[in-house]
Amino acid sequence: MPRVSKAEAEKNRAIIEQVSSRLFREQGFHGISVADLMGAAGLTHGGFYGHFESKDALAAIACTRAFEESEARWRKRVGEAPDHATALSSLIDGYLSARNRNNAGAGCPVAALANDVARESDDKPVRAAFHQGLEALVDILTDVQPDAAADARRSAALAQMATLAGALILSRATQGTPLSNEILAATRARLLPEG
Amino acid sequence: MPRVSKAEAEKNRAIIEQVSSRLFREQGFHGISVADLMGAAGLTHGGFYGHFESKDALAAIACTRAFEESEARWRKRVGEAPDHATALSSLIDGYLSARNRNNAGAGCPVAALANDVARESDDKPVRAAFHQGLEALVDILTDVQPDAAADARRSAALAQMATLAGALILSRATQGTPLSNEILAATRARLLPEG
DNA sequence: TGTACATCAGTGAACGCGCGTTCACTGATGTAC
DNA sequence: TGTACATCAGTGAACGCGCGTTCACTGATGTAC
Repeated sequence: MPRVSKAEAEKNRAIIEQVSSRLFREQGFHGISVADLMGAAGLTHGGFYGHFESKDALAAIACTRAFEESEARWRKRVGEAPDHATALSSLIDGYLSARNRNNAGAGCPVAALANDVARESDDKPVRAAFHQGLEALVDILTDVQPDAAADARRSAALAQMATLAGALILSRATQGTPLSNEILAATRARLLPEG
Repeated sequence: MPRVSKAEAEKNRAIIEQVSSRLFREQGFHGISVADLMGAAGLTHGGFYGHFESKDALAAIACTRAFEESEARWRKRVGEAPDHATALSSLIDGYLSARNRNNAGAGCPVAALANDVARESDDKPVRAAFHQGLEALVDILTDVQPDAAADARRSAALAQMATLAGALILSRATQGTPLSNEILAATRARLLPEG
């Protein structure tokens, strides 16, 4: 069983990262153990430190992966829209959906990880990963704002990002009650007054 | 040392609740241990189960306490304002301040606990406590909305609550970077276009 | 191309530690007379 | 009011358990000839 080929080892590493990216978003950095992450990747826990320096290091990598995933999805949506206004509506509609709320592991790391990241100390690598990922998503939102001065577009994008993440977090915290859907609908109405 | 008077035992219980309300907001429900909570209250861990059924039960109580504290602070602000518009501005300004961002333990439980609550299973008592507290804060926000139909005011309040909590959470996750202040300022500008 | 051997990816037991919870115990409090 | 005693708030050792991390080991992979 042991000593797998270099290609397979590389694949195993990718699987660990992918699985961790999902499970960290679902359960938090401290809500899932190294042994469980490895188990979900189909491996035993001992091999973990052959791939990663520490659990904290993997957290940063998994966070970056999650942002890359979101970024790609956002860019795809924007690319498929005929204009900026449609792109923005499409991003907002996708974000504030019950589907997104119910599947935190596949969703936006801003909503899934912000609270966890806020509690990590400044020297933890995941903080830098989160910051960089957040800037990338905000940049996409800035690009699809209505015409205005650059700083006004960025400011609008920042406030929208906060609103989107906040609404998703609150709807998850109240999942199973009518309030949960109410929050999504009210926020959609606020951000898309025309639709 | 042991067998303290009934009055003192009551006081000790209140101290445990108060200290837990702060420390849970700062570090999360799973970020602080029963022994540390009791230590912060000046007691040893063994006496915990004389006061509370379980750590989960205390979490719900501490969550309710935190909401009561916020609710009282909000109501005080509203009471001191000459009109609804001023009250709303005052709430938003207080919420989106660096002071509030830097002191999660004394701040809004919506921003501090939403992610934790979202990950608790449905049967955990803290979920009901959070839901009830959130409704109470939303009710206050609804009361100070500009004149409109009741459902429009509630909808606006829900979206504002999501925006406020989201902005605070994101500014905490990026604390120490310029982005953190930028988020607060941009969200303030969005919610208070006149100021 | 075939053989001998060094490498090293993955295994699973073990490390020290902290967790939530339980419990026998202590001795001041509170009560019955 | 004073005394005898039951109560019970708080202590600290102990419980079983899971955590992140380490390490001796295994045996297929990859390489040197």
